[in-house]
Amino acid sequence: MRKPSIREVAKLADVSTATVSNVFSGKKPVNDELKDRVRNAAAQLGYQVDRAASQLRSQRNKVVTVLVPNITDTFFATIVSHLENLAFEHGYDVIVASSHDRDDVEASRVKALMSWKPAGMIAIPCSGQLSESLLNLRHLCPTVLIDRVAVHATPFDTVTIDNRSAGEMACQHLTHAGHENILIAASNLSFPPIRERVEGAFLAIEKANLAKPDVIELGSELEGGAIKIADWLANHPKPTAIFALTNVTTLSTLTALAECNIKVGQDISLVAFDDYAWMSARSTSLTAIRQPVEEVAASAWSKLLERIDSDRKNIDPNATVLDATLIERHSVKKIEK
Amino acid sequence: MRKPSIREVAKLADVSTATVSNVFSGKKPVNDELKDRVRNAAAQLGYQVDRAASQLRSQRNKVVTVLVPNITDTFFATIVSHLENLAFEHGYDVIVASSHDRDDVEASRVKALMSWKPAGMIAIPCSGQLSESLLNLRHLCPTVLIDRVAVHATPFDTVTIDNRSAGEMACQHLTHAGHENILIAASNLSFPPIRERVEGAFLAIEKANLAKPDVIELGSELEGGAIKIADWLANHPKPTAIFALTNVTTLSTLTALAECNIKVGQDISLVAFDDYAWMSARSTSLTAIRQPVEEVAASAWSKLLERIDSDRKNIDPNATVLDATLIERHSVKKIEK
DNA sequence: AAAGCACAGTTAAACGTTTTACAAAAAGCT
DNA sequence: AGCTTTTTGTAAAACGTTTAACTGTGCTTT
Repeated sequence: MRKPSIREVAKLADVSTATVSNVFSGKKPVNDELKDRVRNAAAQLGYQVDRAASQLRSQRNKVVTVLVPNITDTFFATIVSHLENLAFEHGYDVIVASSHDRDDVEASRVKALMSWKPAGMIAIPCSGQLSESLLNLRHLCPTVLIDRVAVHATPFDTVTIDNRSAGEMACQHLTHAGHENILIAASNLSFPPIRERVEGAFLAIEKANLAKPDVIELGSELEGGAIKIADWLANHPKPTAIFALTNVTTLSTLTALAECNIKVGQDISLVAFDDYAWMSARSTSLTAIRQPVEEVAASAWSKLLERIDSDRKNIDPNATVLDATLIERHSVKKIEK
Repeated sequence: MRKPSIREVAKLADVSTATVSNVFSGKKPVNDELKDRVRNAAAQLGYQVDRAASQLRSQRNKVVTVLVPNITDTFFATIVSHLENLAFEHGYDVIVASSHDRDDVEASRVKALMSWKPAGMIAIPCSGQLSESLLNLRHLCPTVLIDRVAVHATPFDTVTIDNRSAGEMACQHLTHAGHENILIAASNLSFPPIRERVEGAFLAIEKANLAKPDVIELGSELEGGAIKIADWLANHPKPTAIFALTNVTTLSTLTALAECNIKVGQDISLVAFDDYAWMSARSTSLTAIRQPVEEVAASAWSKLLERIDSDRKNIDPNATVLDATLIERHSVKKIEK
């Protein structure tokens, strides 16, 4: 049982196919009575515009593609979810792909996404320095980059948070509470946001006239990270506080601390990154840096729409930087001198 | 700068467009030398098959749509991630949408997804009884339902876990540890899996010759659930154990317990549902029921592929039921008589 | 009242593929 | 060699839209 085409709707409503098309696209005005006739006919037949045909003819596609490192990470999933809503409100559909933090997969996914000929693309690069395939996009489709971007080095619009300030704020919170021996748990120093958070942290520590803290790189995998930090803890004097730079490193850290039977908020202080439900559903809830995820998504979306709708495509790339906030809870203990 | 079409490739390789098409689709054999000529020409021009045109003509679409209640829930995100990989391996692309647990959104998303004319669809319904729009799919495209399904009442292929056994296993674990006063924290009893888990729990308790336990319904919202359970705890004698039926109810429960300063694993025992990283990244890690997420995705995918490829579309709907496992950790305390 | 002009609708030509029907050449059989 | 069959390629007709170009019709404007 084939789907009805525009022709059958036209015949039933006794108008031309062009009129039916206009009723649905709104490209040209149509008399109200005719409009009704067309709508009724369409409803009666269960007609839906065929995307493929429409796209083929018009060379336009109300689709935006989104590329994230890993949809399994709640941070990215939340962004995707917001983008999905925004897109839907504006009549766009979204196609998502994950690069799984691998350059080769990223390249292949970018290719697959581009085969949809999307109106635009929002991407979170998997590595700090943009891969060839991402750089190419600059010629192919309006693109906005989020999060893992070195803001000044890219030819794209970007939306990031002020990671340096975030890092500084977190560490300042710790130094003000009297902590002098802080461990920084990073995921991957090759990611620009991570590097910036570290820089911010160093800044705060410098301001407090303390020695440069240790930084350990835990990677993006939870289990591996937990092993690394447990290992580190076993071979170094215990710091009084840890600053975890991502939600995954936070989990790795907590796992390791639990194993070593070190109590958060008592034996050791902790500032986490990202703010998730599980961070507060604990006997000692976690003080954390909250990223304005919704604003990031909203800003990326509006930038992209602007690029898509603007005729002056070659306007200079524009960077938006949003502020993170510190949510104070109970995982940071004041140290009396 | 327009993209090159098949015609230009054909001209450059000095063959017909049909041959170019055959080279890329593999539908008909092509002489090796010609194949090379075509490939080279295509590479030289940067040619890529146009999806829209291809789909329009062939009426086939290597696309599978996935509908989940909420991509933000790691459980669903994980399923999506696995499906994405499987699809990609088989040359399919995936389009994801979230229903946000609302029937009206579900209907609109189903419609949007169907407008892609996908080869198949994998859906996690948002409510226990299938909405009209989902039921309609039975006539429109091969569909596999996951998770929130009453297995015997649907005209679709399904993949679920044995929720009854899971519930029984969890509660048996508690009764065997000597617990006699168990509280069951459900999300929404109208969801079939939740109801089945409760039934299973009752069964275990019956076998242990205990009185029927209390069941409270916390809803799908974390904060509201936390208030409800805190309220309940304030007005009832404290149970010795809680069985939380979803990851969200687990979070609500933990939040309430933290507020009331009741220590998990010490003052009260807890069995959680779903197995997430944050459940083990605690000083007293949570004993939990683990759903075989990857197997669920794999099974759903293979069922769908079978439907898509099979000519006998009207074969009876087929239900797969997988087993959950109990991961024993440290949140359940033995009670000495 | 003629000329000009919006306005609303129609006709028919694209858009870039796949595929059917056909042709020519090669191969297999008596 | 003459016949059928198989193989490999081509020409041209779809697929279901959108849209450029066109046709009336009624309304200003002079």
